[in-house]
Formats: sequence, C-alpha cells, structure tokens
Amino acid sequence: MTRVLIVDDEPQMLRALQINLQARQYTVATAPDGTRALDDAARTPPDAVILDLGLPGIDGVDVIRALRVWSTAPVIVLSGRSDAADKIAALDAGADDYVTKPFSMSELLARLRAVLRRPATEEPIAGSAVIGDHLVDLTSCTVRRIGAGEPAVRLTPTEWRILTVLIQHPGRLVTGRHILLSVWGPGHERKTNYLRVYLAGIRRKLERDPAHPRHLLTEPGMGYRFEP
Amino acid sequence: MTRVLIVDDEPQMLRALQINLQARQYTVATAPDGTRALDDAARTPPDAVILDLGLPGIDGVDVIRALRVWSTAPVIVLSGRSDAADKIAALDAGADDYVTKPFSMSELLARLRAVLRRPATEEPIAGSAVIGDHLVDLTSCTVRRIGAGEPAVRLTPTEWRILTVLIQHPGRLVTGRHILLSVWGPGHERKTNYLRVYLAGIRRKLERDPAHPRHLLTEPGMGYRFEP
DNA sequence: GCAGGGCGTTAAGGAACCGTCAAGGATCGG
DNA sequence: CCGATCCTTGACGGTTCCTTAACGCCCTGC
Repeated sequence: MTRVLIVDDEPQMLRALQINLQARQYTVATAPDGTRALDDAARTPPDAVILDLGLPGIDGVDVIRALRVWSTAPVIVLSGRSDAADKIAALDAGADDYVTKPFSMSELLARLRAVLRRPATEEPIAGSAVIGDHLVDLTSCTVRRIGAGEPAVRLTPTEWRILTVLIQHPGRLVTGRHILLSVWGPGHERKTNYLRVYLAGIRRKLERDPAHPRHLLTEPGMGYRFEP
Repeated sequence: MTRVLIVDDEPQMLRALQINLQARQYTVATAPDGTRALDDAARTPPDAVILDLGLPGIDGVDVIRALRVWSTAPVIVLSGRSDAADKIAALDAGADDYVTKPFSMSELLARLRAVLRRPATEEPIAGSAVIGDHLVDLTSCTVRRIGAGEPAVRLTPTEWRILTVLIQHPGRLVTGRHILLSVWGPGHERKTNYLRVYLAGIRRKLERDPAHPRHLLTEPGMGYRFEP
C-alpha cells in the first residue's frame, strides 16, 4: 500500500485530502506542522509527501531540505503563493512538484501518480557512517567524535552535500562528474578542482590521517569512493 | 553534458528556450513537431524533453506515449490550456510535469532541475566475474581478493573499460577492433599494440599465472575472449 | 632451417590528474 | 559598516596514467 504523508495546518484541507486519497486506496498519515511531519516521516517513512508551505513554525522549504537529507520520497508542495521565486526555492530545495491553490483535486491526484510512477525507492539510504574516529549522521547533520559526546567538528553546507552523495553509495565508485552534477547542478561537470579542494577539507576534518585516507578514497582518473 | 530536447512549433518560443538553456550549459536539440521530435529522440536519446502540447500533426499526448515506450527521460509539458482534464491526460500518459503558459522562465528551469535530479542514470547493465582469485565487480568498480576482504588490486580507467567490454560478452570472442572502438573510439582501430600492453597489465593484476591465463584468453589472429 | 608476422614484456617520456595552499569575492549577521 | 564564514579560482609540485618504441618469443609457411 502506498503511504502518503500530508502536511497542512488547515483541518479542512487536511480532511479533504485525506478522504480523497483514502478513497483511492492510499494509506494516509497527517501532520499539522513541519516538526511533527519530520518526526512522523522518520518513524514510518512515507512513499510520498504532500506539503503545504504556509505552515506555523518551521519554514516549509526547510522541511523539504531536512527530509531530503535522508529520504528520496517525492514531495509535492501546495501553496497559496504563485510567485516564481517561491516555486524555485521549493523546487531547488528538493521538491518534485509545486501546485498553487486553488487547485483541482483530480489534477493533484494525477501529479501524485506522476511522481509515484518512477522507479520506486531505490536502494535503502544509509543514514550514518563512521569515518576515522567520527560518527557522521546524515539525518541530523551532526558529526560526533566517537567516545566523546561533543559535536567537535562542523561541516559547511557544500561539504555535507558531497559527503551525502558519497555515503549514500557505500563501497561504490562515484565519478567526479556525478558529484559535481549532484552538488553544483548541470554545467559544472568540468570544475574538478572544486572536488579536490572540498575533499581535502573533508578529509582534514574527518580522517585520522588526512594524507592517507582510509574511508574517503581517490580512484585516480575515475572518481571517489566511500569505504565503510 | 545534459541533453534537452525542446519540441515547439512557435519559432519564438523555441528560440527563447534554446538560448536560456544553452546559457545554463545544457546541450539543446529542437524539433518543430511530434514526428521530428520522436525521430530526433530515437537517434540521440535526450536526458529530458520539454514538449509543447499545441503541436501540428500528432497530438502531444500521443508523443508522450510513443516516447514512453522506450525512454524514461523526464518530460515537461508546456501548454496554453489550464483545464484539469488536459493536465491529467498528459500526466497519466507519462509526463513528469505540466506548466501552463504564460510561465516564468526561471520557474521552468527550476522544474527542469527538479525532474533531472532524480536517479538520473539508468545504470548500464553491468555484472561481476571471477578471474584468478579475484572477484571483479563492474557496478562498484572494485576488485576484491576472494577470501580476504581488502581491495588489494586497483585498475586504471582504461583497464576498467577493456575489462567491461570483455566481461559483458562472457565466453564469446571479441575482436581487437571492437575493443579498440569501444574504448578509444573511432580512428584507433589499428593500434593493436595498446591491447597487448593493457591485456598484459590486466593479466598481471588479476590472473593467477599471467603467463598462462585461464580467463582472459588470446585467440591468435582473431581477438580476445573472457572465459568465466 | 629461416624469414616474417602476431603476441607478450618492459621501460621511458610526456600528458593528465590529484593534493595542497593561498588569495579574492560573495554572503550573512551584527 | 565591519567581521566571519564560506565559496570560488589560480598556481605549483608530486603522482598516476597513457602513449610509444624497442626487443624477444612462438608459431607458421616456405
């Protein structure tokens, strides 16, 4: 059964969506704000998320980002605002579609079918990894020194994105081109010097001996590999 | 470089899209109608398609269906019609997104980034093979010594490409010309000495007795054969 | 027996790649 | 406005890899 998480603070809208989805045999979970949505998603991972942007508390775009750290479930954004800037922010944060209110229920259902159609969830995503004597946790974006409890190391946003790509393919080779596409987007495939700079930084922060890495390996001419 | 096929019958719109996409480093192909779009897509498969629904000739929805028979490239539909019924028809035919005119160019670009973000790569069929006491895994580009867990052997990019060609035709003869074409491309069919050098290197790394190979065999005057 | 072609092996030069450092620009918050 | 942080960019030295040439072996046909 396909599991859909609906996040909306208006009870009416929540109820309307819930009824329509359940009538189509979807399993529905609901949350009234971003915090509880992330909580529910972490406990029982959904197959898709319908997310209202006008939430109390956390900003909707931040909810998408937090979700994208560990989940690839498609996210359809609902919003009353039709500004291009809002749409771009949500889509670039990781949303799969953006629907402005008022919307047709049957259109929303068609868009839901569209995002669910693609090759369901691929490989289970690793949420954490051990590098050197550090525990890297992608779900909470923290690095703790093993033994000590203090988050001694801080990584920059770009460093997190690169690490995420590598850790999500444990043991496998990841080409430089793939990292550049995932992190910087199309048009940056040639800037291999970025990788050199950032990998050096990440290794300096995490590896025990940055000059002789044991987990973040370089395959000359091929790319990089995270070796658990 | 990401390749985008734009299908639109209005030269103005076509040109505007083309300029904007090329400025973002996309490779752009264009087609004025459905027939030529399908033709172009079949010849050089695009990574994404932007499709105007108001086309002369074939109906846009049929173009989507025809494309979906063999391609999984994401399709973004442009349309002047905002009826829910039209959207549903296009989305259920296999489109990934539906944008109504007039639209913001930056929004369209964001939606393009969103649909291109997905798994992106249908992985080329790969496999694994046992050579000597080594397990060669093409999907992760690793060589592990059977028994031990350490990846003791490292192969260079060219060695991987040659091995891939051979392993993907197990038990069958592969001509030297075919390997040279696959690995070095057209114009290098005569450089058979490359093969001698690299096959020697691969055998030295993988075969138990490189002088008397048991898996990477030479067929004198013909080519090479991978014997599982 | 001998010449010749195809193949295996080795070594060296040059190109491409990678790690490192440092400086300049962009962005954000105070 | 200023400082801090992060991203971008260029340069340099070291390493790996690709290319090329040379030499020896084996087999074949004469």
